[in-house]
Amino acid sequence: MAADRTRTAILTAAERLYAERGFADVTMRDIVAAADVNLAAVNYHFGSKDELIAELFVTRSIATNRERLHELKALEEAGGGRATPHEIFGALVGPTLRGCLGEAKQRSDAARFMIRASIESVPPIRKIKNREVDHLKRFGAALRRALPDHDPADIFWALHFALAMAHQTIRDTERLTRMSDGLCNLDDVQAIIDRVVAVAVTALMGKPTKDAAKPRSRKPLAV
Amino acid sequence: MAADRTRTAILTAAERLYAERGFADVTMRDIVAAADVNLAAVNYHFGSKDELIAELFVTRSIATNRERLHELKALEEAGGGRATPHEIFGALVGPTLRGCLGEAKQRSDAARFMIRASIESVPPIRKIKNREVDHLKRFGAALRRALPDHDPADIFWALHFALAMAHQTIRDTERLTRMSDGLCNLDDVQAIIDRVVAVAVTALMGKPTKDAAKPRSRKPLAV
DNA sequence: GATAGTTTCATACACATGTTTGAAAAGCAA
DNA sequence: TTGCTTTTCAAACATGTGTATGAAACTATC
Repeated sequence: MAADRTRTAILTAAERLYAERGFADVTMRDIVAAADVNLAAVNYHFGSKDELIAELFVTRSIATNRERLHELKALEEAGGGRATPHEIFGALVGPTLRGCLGEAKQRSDAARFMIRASIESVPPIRKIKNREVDHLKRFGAALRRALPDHDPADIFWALHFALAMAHQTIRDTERLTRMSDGLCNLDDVQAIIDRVVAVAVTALMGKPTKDAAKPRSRKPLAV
Repeated sequence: MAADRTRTAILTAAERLYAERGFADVTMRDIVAAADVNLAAVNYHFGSKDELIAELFVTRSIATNRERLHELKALEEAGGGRATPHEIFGALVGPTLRGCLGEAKQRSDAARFMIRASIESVPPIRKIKNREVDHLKRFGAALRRALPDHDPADIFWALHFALAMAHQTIRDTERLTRMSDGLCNLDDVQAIIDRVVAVAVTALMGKPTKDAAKPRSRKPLAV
């Protein structure tokens, strides 16, 4: 039926616009114009703007999680039930980084939409987001299997930092480029993934060289 | 004159509200109610809402940068013109982390406002932000003095990652707490600063242990 | 091809937001 | 005080937004 075409057109257009311009700057009139459907169609098919956003988010959230877990699982099976930390972090940040920074044919509105969703904390999404925590716990569990002797807190901090680095790299490519006067190459996505993963792994495995890393004094300056 | 009192009341109230609830959720009516002034006062004293935000941001931006540079300078002088990487990263992320996560008496609306400003990219701020890049370059320069043999690109990546970790820790304390079932302690700010700094330094100095960090295969899975 | 259910459409509604207005009040110099 | 400027105030205005309405067009089943 033609109704599905309208529904799909709305979803596609909304996802693209939200990915490009963020939630705050996109109105329903923008969406229906891009989808070439009538204004009332959104409320007819989704009930409200918030429900449209929620549906987009839920769908993509499930897909992203599945993608990451699928990659993790495959790696664990290939490794006899255990993946290396490097692989685990790679499965966590790889899909999103590729989806946001990869070459045009890899890049997806879906990945960029999810980044927007995690940046701009809009009400309908905030309520759903709790699910993500359970998902991350799976990666925490994988790492604990890989590193049974490590302090669990360190593992979670490393996970947290890995996501932070990936996330920020996506959000603010421009600042990094300008800060480094173009020295930091953002075109080679796999290199970025490797770098993020390497830091996360190092944070967990390695210790800083004693002389260079030890501060002369730990007391913060008065300010 | 009493006009200054009104102006100040608006600035104070606006900063606090924006820090607490973000730009999107705070209206001019919220601000004037909190400041206990008339609605028209904002336009009278600042011209427009955007100009109010811009003034807040410019003021705080200068103050934050001065604070960080002051700390960096003091450390460089104490070290005979050169600070250690640990100290440099500490000067970069310390003030903000303390201002956002420290105990109540340390915590400042200013720091939290600045975090909001860097999260929610609202038009009046976007235009001003370029300045921050120059500021970060100073830290890049300090690190290059401290590590003259390092690849500059690595230095900028480390700076980028340090900010990312600090930033994300402030933004999303809740997820980390829940993900780790409370294992990650967010009350000890100095410990957090040390951890972020340690990872940044390690990323720059140390190399991961060969066996644990090397992936079995670098090729990403098909998805 | 008639009919009932579904979908589309133009339009209007209700509401919140930033801004403006013009008069009243306050402050201040002579 | 007088006269002028600065500041405050209540109210209105203009606009953009999500949503609702009721009629028209369409689709499918008999």
